[in-house]
Amino acid sequence: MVNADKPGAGRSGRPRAGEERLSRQAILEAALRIVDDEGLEAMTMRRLAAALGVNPMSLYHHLPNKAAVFAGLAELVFAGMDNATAPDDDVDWRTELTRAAHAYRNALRAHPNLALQVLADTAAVSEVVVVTVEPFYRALDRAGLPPRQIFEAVNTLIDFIHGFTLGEASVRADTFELAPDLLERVSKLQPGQAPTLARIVGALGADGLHYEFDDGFETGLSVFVDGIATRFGL
Amino acid sequence: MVNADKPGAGRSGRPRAGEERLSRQAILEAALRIVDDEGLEAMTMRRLAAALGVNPMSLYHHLPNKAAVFAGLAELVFAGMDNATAPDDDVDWRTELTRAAHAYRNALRAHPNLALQVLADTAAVSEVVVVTVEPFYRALDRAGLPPRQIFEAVNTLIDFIHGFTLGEASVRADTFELAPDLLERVSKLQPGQAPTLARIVGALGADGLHYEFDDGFETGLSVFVDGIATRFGL
DNA sequence: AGCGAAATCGTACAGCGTATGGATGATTGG
DNA sequence: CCAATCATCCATACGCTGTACGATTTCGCT
Repeated sequence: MVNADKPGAGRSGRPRAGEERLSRQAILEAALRIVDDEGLEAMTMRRLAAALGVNPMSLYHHLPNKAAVFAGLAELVFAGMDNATAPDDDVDWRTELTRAAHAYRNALRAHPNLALQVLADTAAVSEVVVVTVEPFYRALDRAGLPPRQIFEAVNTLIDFIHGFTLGEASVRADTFELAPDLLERVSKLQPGQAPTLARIVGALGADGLHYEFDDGFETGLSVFVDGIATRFGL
Repeated sequence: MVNADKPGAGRSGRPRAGEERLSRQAILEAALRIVDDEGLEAMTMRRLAAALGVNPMSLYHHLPNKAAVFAGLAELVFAGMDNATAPDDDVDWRTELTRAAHAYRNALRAHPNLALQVLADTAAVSEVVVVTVEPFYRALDRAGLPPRQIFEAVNTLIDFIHGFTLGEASVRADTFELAPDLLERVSKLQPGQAPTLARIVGALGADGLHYEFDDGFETGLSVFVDGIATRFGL
């Protein structure tokens, strides 16, 4: 089998200089596109290779296995975080902490199909993540908290953000009607089973049953910020 | 091929009365055992069938597909929650809320290999989960919070527990040495990249770098409770 | 006795991740 | 300038997965 020399065509062997079709970066970008457009399950090595016009096995020269692809995507997600806001010594720590929390959440939301995977991997992920928490540390340091308490407070806040994002990602909408979901389930219970819940949900039914994730995040965030202030005497 | 009539043997066709080897319940219990003993990835339909001494396809008469198996397992996890503590009108809301939070966390921790899967599914899960949150509602109702705020507070707390459990489950240990993990990563950064973080982690290094998940949970929970109290004037 | 439904099994298919090895051009050392 | 090595890509193939389809056996009912 010899040369059929269309310049970029599917020839075997090492490509000519300047014709490389693959690179870690290019692969990860294609993978991200697939995940965003078609979901996590669509991201197979074969599908990814096809998107790049390449044989599946070629991918393994740039990434050791599929898990590494997802790890790379997790990095992309955190790298896409908006840390552009110049550290500003004039704003108070609450504002700064709130801003950091929003930036973190937004990074995770930018690729909803990926959020779950990223969260599952987070503990195992690279240096990018570490940099990511700097603003949280900065805000609480400027508030005057001692190191150990900063550490604990940041962990707590980030755990909340993770959990919130998890719920948000598995519902997949900005908004969420409680009526069909929660209310219907509650009404299916035997009467004595969850009386408080039933009563509270009933009372909620009187107002709106509408739930907005943005509002929920704001509320949760405020609770934790207030908690940090109270508990650590700020 | 005709009868080789060992009573429970691998004969084809419908089993004789009282010889049924399968049931939704039995399948789920076997699946849970596999997940606990060998991990999530080991739980394949073939492996599950083998554990029950049955042909893989037989499972599909009791459960529509593999996802349904995991959904069933999620129910088992929540059903295993310790709600035995009789509602006690004498303890204050903080105590009751704390107890509920621990019970919830413990249910998730009882099957660590499953935690991640359960968290991912939570939104889609059945009535069992709804009952599960009753103690949270009860505690905050007794604290005198209005419905809407109870709703938001419970969501926030549960999000925190989910996020915390997620981190805990992906580390897989009661304890967690920050030195090799966090410290090493921080030390790999370019000097200017995360100065506060570097300084705080350095200061932490002076004391112990030990992190205990139980303590972390306690702290986070306290922060939340203080936040509720402050924010809603309890 | 006969019949439909229920429970099980056997076979088979498409798709997955990836191990292995071969082709080809780039790069480098003599 | 040539030989050797290396980087990059491709073809084939293996063992595994979830599950569709259809046959087989027995139950429960009429």
